[in-house]
Amino acid sequence: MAEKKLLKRETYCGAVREEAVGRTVTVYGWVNNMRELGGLTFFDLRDREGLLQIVVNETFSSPEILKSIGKETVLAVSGLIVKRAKANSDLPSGRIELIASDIEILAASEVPPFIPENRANVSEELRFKHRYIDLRNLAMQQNFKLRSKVNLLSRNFLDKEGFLDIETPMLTNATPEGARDYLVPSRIYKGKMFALPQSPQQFKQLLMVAGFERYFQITRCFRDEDLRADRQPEFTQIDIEMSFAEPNELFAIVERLMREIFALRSRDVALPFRRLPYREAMEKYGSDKPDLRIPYQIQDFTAAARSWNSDLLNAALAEGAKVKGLVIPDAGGFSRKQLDEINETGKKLGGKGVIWMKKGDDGFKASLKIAAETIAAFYEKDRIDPGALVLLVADPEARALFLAGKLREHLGKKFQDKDRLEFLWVTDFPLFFYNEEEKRLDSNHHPFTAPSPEDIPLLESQPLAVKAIAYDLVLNGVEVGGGSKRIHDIAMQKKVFQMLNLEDKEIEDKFGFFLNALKFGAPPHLGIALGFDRLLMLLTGEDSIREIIAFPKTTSSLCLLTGSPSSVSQRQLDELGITIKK
RNA sequence: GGGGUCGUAGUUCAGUUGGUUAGAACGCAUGCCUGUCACGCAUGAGGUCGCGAGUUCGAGUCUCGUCGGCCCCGCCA
Repeated sequence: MAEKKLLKRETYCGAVREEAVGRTVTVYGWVNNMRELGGLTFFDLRDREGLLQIVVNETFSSPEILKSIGKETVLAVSGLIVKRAKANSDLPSGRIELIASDIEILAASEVPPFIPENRANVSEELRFKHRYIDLRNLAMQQNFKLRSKVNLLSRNFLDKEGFLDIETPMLTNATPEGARDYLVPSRIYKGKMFALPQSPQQFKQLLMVAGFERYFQITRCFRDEDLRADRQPEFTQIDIEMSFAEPNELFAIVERLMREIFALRSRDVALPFRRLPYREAMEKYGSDKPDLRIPYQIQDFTAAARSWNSDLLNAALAEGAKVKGLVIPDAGGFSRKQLDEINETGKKLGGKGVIWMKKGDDGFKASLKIAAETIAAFYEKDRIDPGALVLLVADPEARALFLAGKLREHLGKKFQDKDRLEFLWVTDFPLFFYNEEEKRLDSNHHPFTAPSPEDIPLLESQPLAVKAIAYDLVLNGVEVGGGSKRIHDIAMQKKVFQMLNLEDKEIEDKFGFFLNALKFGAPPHLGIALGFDRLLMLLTGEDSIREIIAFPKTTSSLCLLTGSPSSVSQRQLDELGITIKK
């Protein structure tokens, strides 16, 4: 093919404004939409900065070229910028247009399966298969421009705060605790495996032992677990660790970082963030990541329920159930169908059922046999607005709080204003929880988390009562970060490993190097990991993390674009000494 | 691992109780059209009803299985 001399690009389509009127410019871009009116043709040329209307009229020398131009054709166009007779207010460049004098086709395009403009009306499946087209959408381009800016801003911010960006290995060891690992077989040592990091946890602690004092990394982490709207098997964290500091200092740094990040979208972030101990979060919201935009909390109606004379409730109470409730403003008018649906939701989550109370046209009533006067008296005494709906669950405390919390979120969706930012530190997590399946203690955060000093005496006697110096950062009901003060004392670290029922040999094998490091002057240190993708999701107002990841996986961990994961050749398997079980 | 929901033209969808030739809109092709910006008008092409089995005289429709998208529970230190 004969190489034609390229027209030289001078500006972005989306950047041309009225100042350019009278000048001849050259732009490159994709054909967004064509409108042919016989002897006169309009099309919008699109590049990453936006659209510019191109006019091809009778002055254009070779109109036959239009025959080969369609949606998504890549063009170089040069011509005179003129003011439009009638402006298009929908377009930032709508007051001007380009009268084409020269058009060069840089790349043809088959008829695309969808057009970028239309992403909202196309299935996610199709968008994934042709992600390169989907990403041409200007809103997507905005998302990734913002992602780039947040990345850079975070680096600059942390640099100014004295943090050093240090890379850590991607090929490391599998860990006995935590999520499933992605394994990478070693060719040289057949049968042995690397694992991709679930987080750089141990390395960043070693960097503290190494004396760097302040470390950060914006890095990929891998966890082989099932997906959600806000979870991908590989995701990016802003990983931070610092020595000789207390949580308050770290909180202040993270809070200022958040303020700067959200300022990129002109959103004010009020400092400092609220703090809520874990126990209180569970009691009031039934969640360790409550969405504070929802204007009601969980209330305890156990005492009140004793006087309601309900056989069903009395039986539950006799077995030690707690009655937890939600008072939902202005929901008294919910239909029977809606209430049934709420009940179904509760049952699907493992509850016995959801009891409701409300004031109908013919007085107070409930889904249980409770006298109208009794309900009226309850509304009166607890100063519940008669227009409010009361929902109740009667279950063992932990389950009741869980159910009430889920119902609170379920019914609170309409309050989830994306323009409101409710940041929250959840603190004082328990150090351990009891793993029913394994019949042993598990770390709540991870095994390197330091216990609260005042609870250390309880380690042996009441391990489940021991609080950790651990904290989560929550924004609008999404966990956007989590961290802790770390154990830097070898005796304590050994103790915690033992309490987790790890065998001495396993401790030595998996964590020997780490315990060794603690022998040689490990400074007190703490850190946090911020979910970069989730932050971007909230910052852009998207409902899924997939909208801010260029090449995401589906909910079943497939990449529809590349078809990964995929089979490998027998030769590759042989080299690794791997046999696939059928 | 479990629950829910969806899968029909390139795309988004409709398709009655199982019944003759599976429709619409957009897109696409061709023609007309000099101020459109969701251009308009006319004509036309375009279907493995996700895949496989079963029930039936007959399946887009019913049953079972399977694959895939999305949401949720478990899981995610």
